[in-house]
Amino acid sequence: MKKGQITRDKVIQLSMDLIHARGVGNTSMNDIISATGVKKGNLYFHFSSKEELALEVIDRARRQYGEYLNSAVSGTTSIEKLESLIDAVVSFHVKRKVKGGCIFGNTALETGGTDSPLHLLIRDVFSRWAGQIESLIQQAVEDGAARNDIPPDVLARTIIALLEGAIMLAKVSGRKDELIQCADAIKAMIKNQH
Amino acid sequence: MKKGQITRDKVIQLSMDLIHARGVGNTSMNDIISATGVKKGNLYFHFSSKEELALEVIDRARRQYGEYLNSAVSGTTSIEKLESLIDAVVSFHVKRKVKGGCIFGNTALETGGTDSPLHLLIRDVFSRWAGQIESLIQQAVEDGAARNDIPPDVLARTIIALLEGAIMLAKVSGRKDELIQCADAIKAMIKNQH
DNA sequence: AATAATGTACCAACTGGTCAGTATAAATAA
DNA sequence: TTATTTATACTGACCAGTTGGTACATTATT
Repeated sequence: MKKGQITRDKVIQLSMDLIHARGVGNTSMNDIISATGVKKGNLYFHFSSKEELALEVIDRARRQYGEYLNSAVSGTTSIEKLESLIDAVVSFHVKRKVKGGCIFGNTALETGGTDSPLHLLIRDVFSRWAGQIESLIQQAVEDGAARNDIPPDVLARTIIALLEGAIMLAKVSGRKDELIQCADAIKAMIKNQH
Repeated sequence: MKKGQITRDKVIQLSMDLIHARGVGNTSMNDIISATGVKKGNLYFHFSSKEELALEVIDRARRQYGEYLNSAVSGTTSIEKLESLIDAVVSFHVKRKVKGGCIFGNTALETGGTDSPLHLLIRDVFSRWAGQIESLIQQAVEDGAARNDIPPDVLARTIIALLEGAIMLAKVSGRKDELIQCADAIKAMIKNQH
């Protein structure tokens, strides 16, 4: 790996931690310079603007998070896969002691109603995620394991909304069990109880 | 009402709109000066710091939101009250075209894991809200109308998490029906289906 | 030698906040 | 009824520090 690539890499990875913990707006370029040791001129050699850096950070976070979730999904039945996916999300945030919350949810609220590239990227993250969960639910409904009184796409977004909201509540209170309990609740609620 | 009180009032109310739409961190004192016409010196005559102003804004938002919800709750049975409460939250955000999201949720993520007065206030908002919903659920469980396989306090937080998450998703996509659908889903899920 | 990478110094615009001074209006004294 | 004090309300210039970003010289790598 070339020297420049190593620098780029380091900047993106360390910036991810900062942005995850404090948000894009509250992370200054000087913060990133302090954290990485990469000087300002060099930073702007590798990234043309703060926005471009943020974009690359979120993009890498998406890739890493996606790979993590894919590797964490286990089980044979669709409902097992669904539950292991939920568990993977929970344990990801529990491991981080619930600090920082969800980097995508944070950025979503930060970029708000704007039509910035960053917001479009975030929108894409959530819509892809919803699609993946929806197809899992569809299978679970066919298996008779998931409730069928709610359309799969709505149920998928409901699960995501619940997880994002629970991550937020746990961050606010500092209590990881609030996330765990909410996750258990949604697992119980999506099941078909004949 | 005295002249100074009118100014104070105007500043708080207009700042609430700005903070709701863009967050505390992305709203500068100069933004508030532009929006209100109140000059900088005068602004700092009425509010000792930006934090104090933000604190008063969130406090008023809490009061106004609380009064709105209280007046919106209707119905005789506890489950009817619970559903009308959820509907009130939904219609509040639908009326605002889902822009801005929830001012409390936004500020919650912004103030993050800090122990700033603002964060403590936000924590209080959510814990009060959870308490109110919990007692409604408790009654609904006694009436046999709500599911009893999930503890009332957990179910209460689950509802709040779902609503906050759904508000966020709707804000991200710009589609109010995503909020409406998620709200309908949670209404169906909390019911006892014998 | 040429290109890729890095370091240093700098900039204008903006941040939250302060300050000395000025109106305005209400209470008090003549 | 005036004149005088006093508290409230307001103004605009200014502060130090930070923001994202640029210009340009220097050093490694190929």
